[in-house]
Amino acid sequence: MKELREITRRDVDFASWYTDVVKKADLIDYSSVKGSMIIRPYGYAIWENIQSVLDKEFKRLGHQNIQMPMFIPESLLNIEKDHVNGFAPEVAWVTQGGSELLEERLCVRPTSEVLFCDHFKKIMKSYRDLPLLYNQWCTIVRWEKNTRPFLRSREILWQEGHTMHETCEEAVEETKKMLKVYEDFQRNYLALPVIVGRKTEKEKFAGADITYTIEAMMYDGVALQNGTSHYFGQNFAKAFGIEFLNKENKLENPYQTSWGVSTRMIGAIIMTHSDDRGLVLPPKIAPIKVDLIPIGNNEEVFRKMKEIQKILDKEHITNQMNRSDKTPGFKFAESEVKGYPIRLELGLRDLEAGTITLVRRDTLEKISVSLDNIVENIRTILESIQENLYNRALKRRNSMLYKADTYDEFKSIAKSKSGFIKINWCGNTECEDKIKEETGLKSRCILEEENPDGQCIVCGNSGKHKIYFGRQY
RNA sequence: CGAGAAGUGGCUCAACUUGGUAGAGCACUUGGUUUGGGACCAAGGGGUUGCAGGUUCAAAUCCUGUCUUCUCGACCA
Repeated sequence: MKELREITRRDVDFASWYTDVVKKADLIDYSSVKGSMIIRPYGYAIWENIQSVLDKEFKRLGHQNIQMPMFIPESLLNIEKDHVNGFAPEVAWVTQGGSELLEERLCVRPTSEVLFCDHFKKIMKSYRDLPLLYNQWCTIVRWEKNTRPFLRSREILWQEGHTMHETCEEAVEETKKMLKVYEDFQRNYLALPVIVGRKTEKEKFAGADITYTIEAMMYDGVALQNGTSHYFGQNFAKAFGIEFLNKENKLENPYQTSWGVSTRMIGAIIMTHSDDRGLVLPPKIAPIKVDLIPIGNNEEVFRKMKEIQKILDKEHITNQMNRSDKTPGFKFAESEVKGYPIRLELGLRDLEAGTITLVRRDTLEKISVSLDNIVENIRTILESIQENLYNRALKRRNSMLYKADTYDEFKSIAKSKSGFIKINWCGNTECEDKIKEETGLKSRCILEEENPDGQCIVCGNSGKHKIYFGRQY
């Protein structure tokens, strides 16, 4: 039935459109616990693709995977003051195990800095042990009030890197290096035109000296923080008493970093590329790149389709064949909802002409291509889709980047448009707070590559930074 | 956590106002006919109405609480 597949139009109600796409593409199912979703096989396959690319890159850069416990004793969480203050409001607690009431309650990790610190303290002796480069794939729990599939859940599936270094310079370099890994990945694989910068004092991670962020802009102009990389200096190391013997045989605190991305990126992909017909996936992370649809109940057609499938398999182009007795129209719609980058339709008509009908998901363009150089055609078009998705998103995002020279101008843009607004800012939290209070916009990121060219638009004092403000998910 | 909306087979909804223990379409199963944009015929299977309590001879329906989802705000990756 038509209505079953129907998706709320994106321009009518963006929020409903998003949940419709997520559900109809069969990426998730809700569970019986608020904010705790079931990631269905198709959704998980996207995550696995993301994971495998990043995991290889982490390892190439010398990181090792590790698995830390899920529980943190309260006393351990309390050691670094800023950290615990930042996370306390959203921590989930365990007070009882079986029939045993716990003497000390345990929190379910909201992030694992303190667990790593506790461990680092035990294993670190000398400068020869450094750097320690670890990464963990796991879930964490943060008790959010408002939840939405992928964008904000209480149980978060993610990756967190934790490293310790001999020098400040080396740790800062690591922080920036991993940020770059995220940036490149999001641009090149997820086709997201992201903005990279530094968080303000107010917005940085609890316990960090510097937080770098990847900010993506969704179709509706709202920001999604899509990855962070933190430099901790010696904050945790000092609080936890982590020391190593340096080359001069003196005890010293190491310098620390952490960095993470989550399944939120899947939400970003949807909110950036998908349309009224359903999911649109960048080919590079699409679990199935080619959907094969034989038309008509014809042995000759099936035979040819199987031949094509064999060729694709041999070339490692992931594909599936839909041989059910659904009508072709149904299969086309299904293929579009699922966001398979390319679908191939083969019927008697094509067979006689020695061609195959190729439809690309991003433009829904139908092309008749020769059966002879099918692999080459597919490869070219997959690349073209990947590129088109990025360019399309870039163009749209750029059309929603604004610049305000005065606070009045800022307020007027904030009221009438959605997107990011760039301003000169003095660096004081008071001005940031004022903007937040009066317009609802929060600082996105300080642009380190750009210099201010005027006074702070709020207080009129000399501008210290160029910074973006925007609404966020 | 504050304001609003909604929860009835897998999905979309009806029955609720005026209590009398559930009905349709789609989906699913089997058989057949079909197949170039969301097929058709026939025969089937599946729910005690989110959950808990209350009122009543009787509750999907009335009352209370609670949970979940969605929207908007405050909080946050």
